[in-house]
Amino acid sequence: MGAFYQDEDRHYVALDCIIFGFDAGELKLLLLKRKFEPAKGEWSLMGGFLKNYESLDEGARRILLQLTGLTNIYMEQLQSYGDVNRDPGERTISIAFYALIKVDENDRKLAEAHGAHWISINKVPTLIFDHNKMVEKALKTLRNKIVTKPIGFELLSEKFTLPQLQSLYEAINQEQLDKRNFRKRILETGLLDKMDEKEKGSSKKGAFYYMFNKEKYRMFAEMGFHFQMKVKKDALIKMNT
Amino acid sequence: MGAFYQDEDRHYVALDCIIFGFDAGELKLLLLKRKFEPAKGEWSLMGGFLKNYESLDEGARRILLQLTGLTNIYMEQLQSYGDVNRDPGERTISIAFYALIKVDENDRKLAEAHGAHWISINKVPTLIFDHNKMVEKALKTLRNKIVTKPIGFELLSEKFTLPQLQSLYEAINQEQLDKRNFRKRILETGLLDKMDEKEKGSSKKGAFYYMFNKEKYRMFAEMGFHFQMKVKKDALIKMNT
DNA sequence: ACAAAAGTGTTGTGCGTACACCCATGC
DNA sequence: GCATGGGTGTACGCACAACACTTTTGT
Repeated sequence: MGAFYQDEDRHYVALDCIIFGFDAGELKLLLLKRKFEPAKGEWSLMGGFLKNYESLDEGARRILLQLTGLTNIYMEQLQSYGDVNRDPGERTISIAFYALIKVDENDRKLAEAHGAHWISINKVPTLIFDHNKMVEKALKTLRNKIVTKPIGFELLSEKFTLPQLQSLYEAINQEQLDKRNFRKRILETGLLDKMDEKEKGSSKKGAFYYMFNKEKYRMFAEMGFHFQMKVKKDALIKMNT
Repeated sequence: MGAFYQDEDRHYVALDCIIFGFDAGELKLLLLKRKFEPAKGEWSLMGGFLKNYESLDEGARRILLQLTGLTNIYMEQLQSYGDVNRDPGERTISIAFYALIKVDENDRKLAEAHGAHWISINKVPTLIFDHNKMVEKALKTLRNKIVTKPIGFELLSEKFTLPQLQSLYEAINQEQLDKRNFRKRILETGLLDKMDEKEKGSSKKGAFYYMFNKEKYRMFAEMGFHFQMKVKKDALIKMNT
């Protein structure tokens, strides 16, 4: 350890988290009012500064923990943002992460104590700096990722019904899906275990609970098989004439 | 501008570039021997430190220019790496970029003057720090990206033949493709303009040159149509029994 | 004339899509 | 008994994969 690079510039590194949740049939973001200058009081992503003693992931998890009280959250690095003047205060690099949260299990009170609110993805206000750009990118990434990775379950409780799952896919992709085709496709993966129990909140008949079988998924993944839940047909470039 | 964040830590930010090229039917990387401590003399990606006055992209382009003499290179941000001890010298964040280069047009002498070498992707040596991890990730990302974005052309000269293009796809995906199906699929996009001229280096008959029509692609993209050149059939998780 | 690479069409089938009715239950 | 959401099967068409022979030309 030493002074190898002492002639080089050093930079503040912020970690900003785009936190997705799913509630009442809508995809939501956890946003808050910034509590310090500059831009105090404006809407913002949850963020903080990287410390010397922590890795990027550790830092992001620390920040998530502060806001939500949750550990063990699904989280991925999104992108780094480094325009020279992106932060009007001082030159700051931001490394953005996105996280998927089970809103039901979340301690809403803790979030609210931090001045955080769940806001529908369709009603995101103007955020500070380049945070709106980050949200856009995160949403795009989520939409792409959910096709090839079974991460939708991270947004639902451990037990969920197929109508709930379908409603999640519809909220993320902003389009209606055919019930029969959706069920067929998701069930033929063999990754969902049907429970005996029914959820009876939203219908008289009740819908059976299912659970995602992580073990099975890991097995298949190791064998080189991929999850796929394609939902909308891409409009492809084709000269048909 | 001021001292808003003065209690926070500041960090060295490195920019490391994974530079892909395509030559002699092989996908290659531009690698070099590190010229300063720590780890002087070991194989490494091209990198440098972010300056206060430049954005991340600008920094990455500056570094690419130094090594290759090229501007106007296709480049994308890959990922940031920030394990506390990833650099044994000092705590350094690295933001990795990958770039696609037309080797033919490149000034090889300049690259060699910097001690850089084109090395087949199948023969990448042990690199310093976490650079091998970066290469792995970049390769995966390239493989994914080339399916949905017409970026393969960035690795070929402006004029190229269909056998060359097919050979590129084969090199990236490490698998043989059917000539007829490949041609059919790539031509039916309507994005390739056939030239009158033939390339006669690698066969007696000669293969017609084509050019990628960027204008047409941009038009289609704006209209919401997507490029797709799927090449290998995914092994999907399915319970067939 | 022959070797070496370029170029060209057709057929079968598996997968995705479209679509309508019965079921269970609470009120 | 009726309203509400849950659950189920099939038929059609298209897009993808498999496959073999002819053409050109340099030597």
